[in-house]
Amino acid sequence: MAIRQDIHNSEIPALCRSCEARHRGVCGALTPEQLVELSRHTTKRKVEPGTVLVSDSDTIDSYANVLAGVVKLVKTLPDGRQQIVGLQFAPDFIGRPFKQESSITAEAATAVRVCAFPKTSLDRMIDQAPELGHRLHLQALDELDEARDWMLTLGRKTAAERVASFLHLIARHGDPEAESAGEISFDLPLTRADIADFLGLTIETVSRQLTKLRKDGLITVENNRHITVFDLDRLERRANI
Amino acid sequence: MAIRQDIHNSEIPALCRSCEARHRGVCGALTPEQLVELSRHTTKRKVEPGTVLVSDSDTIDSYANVLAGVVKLVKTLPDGRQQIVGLQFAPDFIGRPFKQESSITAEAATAVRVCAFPKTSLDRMIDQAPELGHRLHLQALDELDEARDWMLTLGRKTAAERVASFLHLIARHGDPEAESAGEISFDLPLTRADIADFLGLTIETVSRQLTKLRKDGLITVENNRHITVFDLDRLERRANI
DNA sequence: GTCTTCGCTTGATCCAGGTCAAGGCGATAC
DNA sequence: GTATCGCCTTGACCTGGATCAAGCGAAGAC
Repeated sequence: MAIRQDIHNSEIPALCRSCEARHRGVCGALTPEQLVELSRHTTKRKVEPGTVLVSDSDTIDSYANVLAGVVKLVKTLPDGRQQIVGLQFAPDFIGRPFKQESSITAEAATAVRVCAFPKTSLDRMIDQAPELGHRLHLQALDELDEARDWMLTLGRKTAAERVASFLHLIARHGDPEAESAGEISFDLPLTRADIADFLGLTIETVSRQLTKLRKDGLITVENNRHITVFDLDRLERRANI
Repeated sequence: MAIRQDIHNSEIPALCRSCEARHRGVCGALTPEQLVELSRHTTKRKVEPGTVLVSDSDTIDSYANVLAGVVKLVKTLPDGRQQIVGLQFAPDFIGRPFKQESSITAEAATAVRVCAFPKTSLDRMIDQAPELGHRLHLQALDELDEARDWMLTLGRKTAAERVASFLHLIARHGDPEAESAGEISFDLPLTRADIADFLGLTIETVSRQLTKLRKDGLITVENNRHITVFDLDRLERRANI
């Protein structure tokens, strides 16, 4: 009991409180007792960009929560062509409940902190805590909406619209460093190659479209990573949102 | 009680048994009592192709199950460009739980029979029947997988691969009329314009690719609608599945 | 019968974005 | 210092699929 109390008051709840603060975390749906139970099997990891968290060839035996950084969900054709089918920001949940395998690879796009736990523990808890299942259901529905939004982008938008849509997405989901009166700054969490794979374009086209936005005075780019958008409304109009 | 029994034994259960038979139906997750309760508010409709079942501009106040036919989920840009982001076959569930509005229009692609019921009734039942919530969760996850598969198609496949992927999809999900030793026949549930909107192409390109498959001896087309695929494996190879 | 409409195909031409190639620039290695 | 590497940009050229245009055939309308 002393030990449980110890765990409860020290490491895990702090970690999980950060999930709870936002909408998509798993931990917020659990009772303190369940948190302690889960904490026994929880590992908090910090990984480098490029680290594969879940491979499409493996069977899935663990779930994770993103605590910081960005994770990309990638699908690959036999000949190597790739498509990023989703970006997971903190505190998103990573995993495919109710299935042993997934055809998706989850890979750290930036430096990432994750909180991982075995599939079996959480699957057991879903039965015990309806609120938890409900939260996962809500995230699945949110992700479905996002995926379908992006299908419209991939199927029908021009390169210029896609790049503007991407910047708009990051401006909304990433951590803004500065924001005032429609002006907003942020760091791109993806390389040009990743952006291309997300937008169904080539790196050259992405680069050219960013240059165009720069020359048209909508954005500035520093060190290839740091973006300032001067007028979000104008960007939205370019994105055709 | 006599009336309830009456309803229970006549119209509704027969209707719902057809849902129950497959995996995605809502009704199979309900107790007989709940079925009767739901049946009070249920309307079974038969609609023409082109009928809008859910409009993206309205607030959603009803759910539906597809009993027969195909429903297309469409997203539209302000300038009229369209993308079909999903196809619903019997006994799929149509609706967006836990949200008042959706940015998607659901429209009958073929003649369709649906079983519609008010959102409020079902939302109440989700709380009472965990099995029902679970089923809806499973369908959401399935649809998410499908949407992400299609994102790969839209972002990275060529026109030839897209058309082959589409035929492969219909061969799997549609009702096959004949099937033996890799040969399979079916009716296309979509017009060329719909196929184009599903694949992110133009009708001309779809037409040309179908002609190419025909000339290459992989398929025959009768009356623009009826397709016979001679060798599903060869089609899969063209689709790069 | 003719006329119109709708869904589809086919051909000719165009262009957005892909491909190929060269070079810039900052970071790390030696 | 210089060399190498990774990431990005820019230019020149090419091509897959879009666009424009014509026509076909089946299904009503009259």
